[in-house]
Amino acid sequence: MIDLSMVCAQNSAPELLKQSCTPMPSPKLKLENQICHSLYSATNALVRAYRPLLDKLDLTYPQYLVMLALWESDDVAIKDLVRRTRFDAGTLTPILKRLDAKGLIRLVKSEQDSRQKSVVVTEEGHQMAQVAESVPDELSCQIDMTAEEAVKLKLLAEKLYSRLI
Amino acid sequence: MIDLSMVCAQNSAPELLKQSCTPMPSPKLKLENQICHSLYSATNALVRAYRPLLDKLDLTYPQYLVMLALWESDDVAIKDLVRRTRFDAGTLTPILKRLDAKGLIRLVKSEQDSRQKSVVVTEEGHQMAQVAESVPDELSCQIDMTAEEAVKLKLLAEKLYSRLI
DNA sequence: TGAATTTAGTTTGTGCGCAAAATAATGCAT
DNA sequence: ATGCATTATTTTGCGCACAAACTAAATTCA
Repeated sequence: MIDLSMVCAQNSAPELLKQSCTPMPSPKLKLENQICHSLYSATNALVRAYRPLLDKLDLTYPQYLVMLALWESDDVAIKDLVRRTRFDAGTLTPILKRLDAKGLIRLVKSEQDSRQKSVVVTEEGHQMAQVAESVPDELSCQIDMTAEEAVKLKLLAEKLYSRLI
Repeated sequence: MIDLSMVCAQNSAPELLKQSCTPMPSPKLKLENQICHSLYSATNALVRAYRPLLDKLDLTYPQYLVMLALWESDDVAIKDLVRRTRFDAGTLTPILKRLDAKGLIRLVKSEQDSRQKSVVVTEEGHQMAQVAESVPDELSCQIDMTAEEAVKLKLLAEKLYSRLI
């Protein structure tokens, strides 16, 4: 169990001379030592990078994630999508409403359990999958990481997520 | 230059039998192969995990990041904070307004360049740093990763960020 | 059966995140 | 000096993200 939120790494000592007027904060509170800041800004940058690619689908990144989940299997309850997309239910509701408004999905009341709604992809929604095929490749053109690095990053992010749920 | 947005890893073949009614999407579009989904949900979970810890400071996570930057050095122009926090200027403005309203900072008009404002931490704002000291440790208690894993994750996130700016 | 509990989903309110447009002061080049 | 581009910051509008409160249907169980 180590201090994940900060990684002192290598740069505490040489910094001591650079600071002038402000009282030196503990290295724990230094921004550049925060893993979370790196993750936070990388994730935001990633969503920003997706934007121009998703413009041709007229989808936001969260909407795209929901469509990815639905292209894998649709006609599922919202709680199932909550589980698979890892979105909050209160976040998902308005996203689904917008996808419905775009004509990509339909929200059908369940017969068996009338609390539930089933999310069904429309014909138009299914056709969008073909156009979406090119998105992953286009994105990866911007980022040249080795396959090992990419796998490692995903693995570590998953590990972090599993510790936080 | 590999396909970062997906990592097929190991799970494409055994999946073929599980899918039943829905047309099988290309592995590129499978949600579980998306690095970005892992990063996205991990980052959101991280911010969520910070929330109870930051409650005692009455700060949100973005506000906390700004205070971290300011504890390192204040009396700086907003553009400097934009650079260091990696926030959009349009995002930073209302955050600074709220920190000002809480009495943690003051926004002083610059003498030399009257377009600029200098962000100054108040006495109250400086005192908060002591309370904040415990936050990084409290968070890392929830996540047991080895030091190597933590360093690796930060490094890869930084690499990704640098490719996307 | 009826009351209490649980589950599925929506609503509300606050705070980002950011593109695009606006405002305003500075600097630069005639 | 006077345009004219540049820079610093704010505003606007839309879409999440999520806690908390709410509605309504199903389930449990006394």
